[in-house]
Amino acid sequence: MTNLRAKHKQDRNLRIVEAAAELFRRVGYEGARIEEIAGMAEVSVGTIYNYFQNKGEVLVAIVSMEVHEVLAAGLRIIAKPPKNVGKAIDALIATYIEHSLVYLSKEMWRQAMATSTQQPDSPFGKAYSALDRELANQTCSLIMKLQQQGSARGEIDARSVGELLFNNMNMMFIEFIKREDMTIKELLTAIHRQNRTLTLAIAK
Amino acid sequence: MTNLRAKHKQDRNLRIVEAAAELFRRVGYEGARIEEIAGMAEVSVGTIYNYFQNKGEVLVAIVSMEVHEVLAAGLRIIAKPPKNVGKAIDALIATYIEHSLVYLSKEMWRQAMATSTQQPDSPFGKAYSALDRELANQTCSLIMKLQQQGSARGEIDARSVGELLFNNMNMMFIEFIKREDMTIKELLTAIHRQNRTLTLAIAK
DNA sequence: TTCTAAACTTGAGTCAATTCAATTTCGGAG
DNA sequence: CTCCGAAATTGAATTGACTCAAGTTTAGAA
Repeated sequence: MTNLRAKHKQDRNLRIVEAAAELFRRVGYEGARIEEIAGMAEVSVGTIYNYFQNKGEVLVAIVSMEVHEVLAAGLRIIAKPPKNVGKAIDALIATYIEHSLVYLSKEMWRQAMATSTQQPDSPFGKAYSALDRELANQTCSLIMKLQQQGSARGEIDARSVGELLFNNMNMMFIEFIKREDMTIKELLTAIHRQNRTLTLAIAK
Repeated sequence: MTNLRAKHKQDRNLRIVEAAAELFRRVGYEGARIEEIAGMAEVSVGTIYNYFQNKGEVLVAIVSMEVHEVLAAGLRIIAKPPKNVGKAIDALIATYIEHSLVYLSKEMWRQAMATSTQQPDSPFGKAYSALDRELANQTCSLIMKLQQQGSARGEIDARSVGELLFNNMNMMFIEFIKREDMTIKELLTAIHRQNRTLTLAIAK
């Protein structure tokens, strides 16, 4: 039995993340005590701090799993996007946003974003930024794909446009998670309206 | 001597904010102990918590002063914007961003943004959102002004375009404060590039 | 098999934000 | 001028995240 050590490590890591995910969902991020997470994961408090720099990082680890699913869903849209530029962009954005609340509550998103802003250089702060960059890249890829399909003008800079669309969506998503009463539908409608001028300008 | 109570209140509030501002600047947000802020302000720890819900809110109060200055500077640009659409937008954005680091360090911005995301419903969380909205409105106003001046197409939706431009800038600003090595110049160049397709589309 | 050092875990202790019951101060009615 | 209750202040006590010195486990060399 080689690498018993590595196996234990993986086990403990998983147990910590799962315990935290359940507690966060049940009592919220602030309500979850590290000591209780440790108890549920059958690990000591110190061990949690051996795996994660602080409480926020445990949450960002959960976010990271969620975003990976979002990225996978995004890939499927890009593989076969609607011909119409506006519809294609709407489809990608709707996919991102509808997937975003499957595992995470608005409160969890708020905490995760706050942590990644507060500590951009911590391991998970970096991981979070990397995920954001991947999502932005995916948005740029969609624009390029639309250019290849002949539905978007070839002369526009796909990267700039993709970043602009992604940043706007991201900022609107932040507003969305800050407002407990805002619905996904309202969010999507608002973003669609904001994008309209630009999508008309890049459509062929 | 009527309203001695109100006067004391105002005095203490000011002393707390000024003490905090100095300490934050000198030792950073994390390094500033509430007890020391209290000492400098000649107030007890409890009193600080009577005026502010928590440490983060003290910082957001400082940010709020800074943003009010930014808004005033923005007004001056809108009063007499460059004729060229691209130049006008660049000018407004440059004004915002160059003013943003006068009193606040990147670290202070990170903390303030984190707090306002974490606690959107606290008094200062709301104040922060309101300021953001005012800035967005100002950006929309610039677009409308450009339409009136005849430099931007009349048929575009100024509000949508303004929000899109502002949200992109805001998101880029967040990236900027997360990266200690990124310069204002780099930031402005990146935003300019992202805006180009849209500004070309709305220019007459 | 036995031993050693490196890697990992542990939980009592530290530290700093936040709370709250007791105390003080203020406005104005009598 | 005196006194009462509301409003504000106070700082010792509480709370909970985080640390670190001591103890335990594992890989693999002898």
